[in-house]
Amino acid sequence: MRELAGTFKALADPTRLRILNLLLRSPLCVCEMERLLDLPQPLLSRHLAYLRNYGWVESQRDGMRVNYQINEKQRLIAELRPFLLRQFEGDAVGRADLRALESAVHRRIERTRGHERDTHARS
Amino acid sequence: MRELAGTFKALADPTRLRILNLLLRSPLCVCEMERLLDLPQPLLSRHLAYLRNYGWVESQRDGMRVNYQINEKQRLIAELRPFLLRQFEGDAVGRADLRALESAVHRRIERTRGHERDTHARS
DNA sequence: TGGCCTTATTCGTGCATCCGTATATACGGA
DNA sequence: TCCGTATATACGGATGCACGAATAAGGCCA
Repeated sequence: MRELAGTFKALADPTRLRILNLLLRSPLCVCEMERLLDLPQPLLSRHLAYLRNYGWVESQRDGMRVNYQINEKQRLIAELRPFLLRQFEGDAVGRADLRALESAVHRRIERTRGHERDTHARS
Repeated sequence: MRELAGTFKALADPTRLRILNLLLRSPLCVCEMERLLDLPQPLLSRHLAYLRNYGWVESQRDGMRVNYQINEKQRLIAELRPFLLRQFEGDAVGRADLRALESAVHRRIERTRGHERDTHARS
């Protein structure tokens, strides 16, 4: 019971739900979430640490950045995923965050393409 | 998001989860839960008030007692119900509470039968 | 009305959480 | 090594929650 309650506690905060909404679609680093959600960086780092302690997300350093992603190994998360996706789709803030995420991903793809062109030109 | 977070907050406590585990099987009054869960009555009344405020349960007075039941009208509850039942079945405390509930329900049925016999005898 | 059973509420305390602000740490490049 | 970017952590205040203990309130019956 204690473990189950802990899992729900991790979900009992609007900021953490907004973070999870994004991460359920795409891994992200902190500075990307900072721009997408328009929230101060220490706030995000703290909530991400909270989510990591409760097993909801994993982090992996990549140079200066730290990428966060959903912890797919957690049983409870897998079971709740469809429910959460439904709820987020039914929420105005959730939908707005996802629109911001989509355009950011587009920009990232564009940048990557440009980068590849440059790389190929250089090589 | 705020509403969804509130729903999870109502679930973020072991005592409330134990209460819901029982109520998902059978409506109960406070004094029955008191015996089944072996918890002090004011503690239960407070958690039940919390659950009622968040829309998880309804209460109905019946003489001296107050019966509580799951609020079936809540959309989120209906969607989470199968998930919760699964989790409770996988929890040792949850299973023990259900065993206590079963024998209590049996006792209640026995009592009712006896009562009916008495009533018929009297009439 | 008085006593009893059942339920709700209040009070005080300790603890967890949330946040802004400031500071520390980690990393890459000049 | 010094600087800038990215991330994490520490500090302090405000708030909320969980709990035990005590008390209040609601309802039945004699």
